[in-house]
Amino acid sequence: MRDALFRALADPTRRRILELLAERDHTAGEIAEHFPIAFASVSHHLGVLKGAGLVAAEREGQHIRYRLNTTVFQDVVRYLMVKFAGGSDA
Amino acid sequence: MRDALFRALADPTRRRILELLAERDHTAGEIAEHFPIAFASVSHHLGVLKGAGLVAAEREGQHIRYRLNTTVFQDVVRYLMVKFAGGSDA
DNA sequence: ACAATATTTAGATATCCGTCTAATTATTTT
DNA sequence: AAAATAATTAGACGGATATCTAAATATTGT
Repeated sequence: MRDALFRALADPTRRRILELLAERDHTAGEIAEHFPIAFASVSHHLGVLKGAGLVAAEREGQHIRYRLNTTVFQDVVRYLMVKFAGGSDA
Repeated sequence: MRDALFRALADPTRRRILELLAERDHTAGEIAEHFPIAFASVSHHLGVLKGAGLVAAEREGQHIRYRLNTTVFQDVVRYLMVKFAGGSDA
């Protein structure tokens, strides 16, 4: 569970996707346009991110809209802070 | 740089090593005793963690002592907070 | 119902990565 | 100096993973 999370964060393309989604929601196609790789490859990355719980997808007519799941980020931050920064905050 | 960082965090054995070092400093041998894998494999993991700046090593006679570099964790936390949790704290 | 558009899934391939054993380097002890 | 201990480095191997093209699925428009 935490494993899928950190593995998902390990790829730079996926982190870039997350940064895009942090600005605003995007459809799969919109996201793919930002990268020089094949559409199918981006779709794969989106699947990984979804599997890790970092993003959520919702069909919207012909498109599929992706949005960030900020809750999971808070979990990661909490884990890092508590375990390694020696803090109990956040 | 950030890439090496997240890649280093992606492996569960390495995260466990970091948790050990969060408790207290350890020598390479002490760390290795906690894992069922070969000594050389642990050494490899320590190299990855060091390459990512997450730990620092210092020779101490026959042993090599590893310690956590908490500064880098703060950087990770800050990145995650600022980019994805929408906060400017920490 | 058919064609067009959006996205995912399947299958293949090349590279990366974690692990192993064996060999090497560094330090201490006798 | 040689033997013992601690740790890393080298090289090999298998499994995971990022990418591709092609095919499949879902929705909309004509």
